[in-house]
Amino acid sequence: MPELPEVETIVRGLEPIVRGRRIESVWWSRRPLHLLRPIDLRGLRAVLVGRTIAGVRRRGKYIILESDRPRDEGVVIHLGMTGRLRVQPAAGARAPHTHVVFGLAGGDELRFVDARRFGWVEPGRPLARVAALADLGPDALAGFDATTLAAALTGVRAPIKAFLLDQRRIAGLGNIYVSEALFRAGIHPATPADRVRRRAAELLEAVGAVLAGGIARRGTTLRDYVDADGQRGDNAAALQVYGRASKPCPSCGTAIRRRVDAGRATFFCPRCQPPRR
DNA sequence: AAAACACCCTGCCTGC
DNA sequence: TGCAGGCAGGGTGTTT
Repeated sequence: MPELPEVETIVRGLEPIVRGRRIESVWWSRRPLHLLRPIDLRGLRAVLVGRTIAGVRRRGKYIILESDRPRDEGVVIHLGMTGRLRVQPAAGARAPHTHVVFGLAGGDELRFVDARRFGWVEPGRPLARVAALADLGPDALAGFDATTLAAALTGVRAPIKAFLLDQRRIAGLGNIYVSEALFRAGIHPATPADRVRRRAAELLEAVGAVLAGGIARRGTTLRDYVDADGQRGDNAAALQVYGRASKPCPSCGTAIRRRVDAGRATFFCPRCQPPRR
């Protein structure tokens, strides 16, 4: 579910609530989040219990809770498709599919809820050793300029859509914002990445614009996403092509098309995004 | 090297 | 109203 704008919105909402709070306990469900790889749940206790949250950061689609001592330790969280992260009073009932709970001093709980259990939590001792973070490419929001993006595109024959979704190449974009960025840049999703090299500046502008718009509207809620306060995002109404198959292109009126690449839906305007080989 | 595909889950929507 | 089938924004691992 959550891509960079959703994760950024959650981090901004979470940071003022949990910064400076001491973690007193860590609890996990009997069916924890270990679908993709085993999670070192006991390590979570070691790295957080008795410590204070020094800050909350985002890297790509990952959320990082930083411990106060030592500063380079903490917990890395990925929300998968349906993950939610919220702070709620410990006295209140836990939602179904609550899998990890951090008990905060003062009676609140930071709760990780994830129906599909595609999410992921890992202690970082230190954070630099967490492979998922180490493998990430530059951040989609601030990690590139036109020159470095052009260099990254050079020689890559994979479709530009696959390039933008590959977190090792550029971190933070998911299926929704990739469709939106390619539409804004006027680039057909099947175009080989290398062929977009000379349009790197336009592509970068488009990526930045759709991400900034998503953040300004506090994320895209199609179904599951809510921010740290439990509020839906407003960006769904601003989507130009995603989920709008057969509806008119907002720019030229041509029917938006849906195609499937590598098992994922892509939406584009065949006129504004003509194929190029 | 890279593309295609199956897979990990649950919930919701559609159509019969 | 019930049920089967399709679909979902992510990431990984295997096969071609």
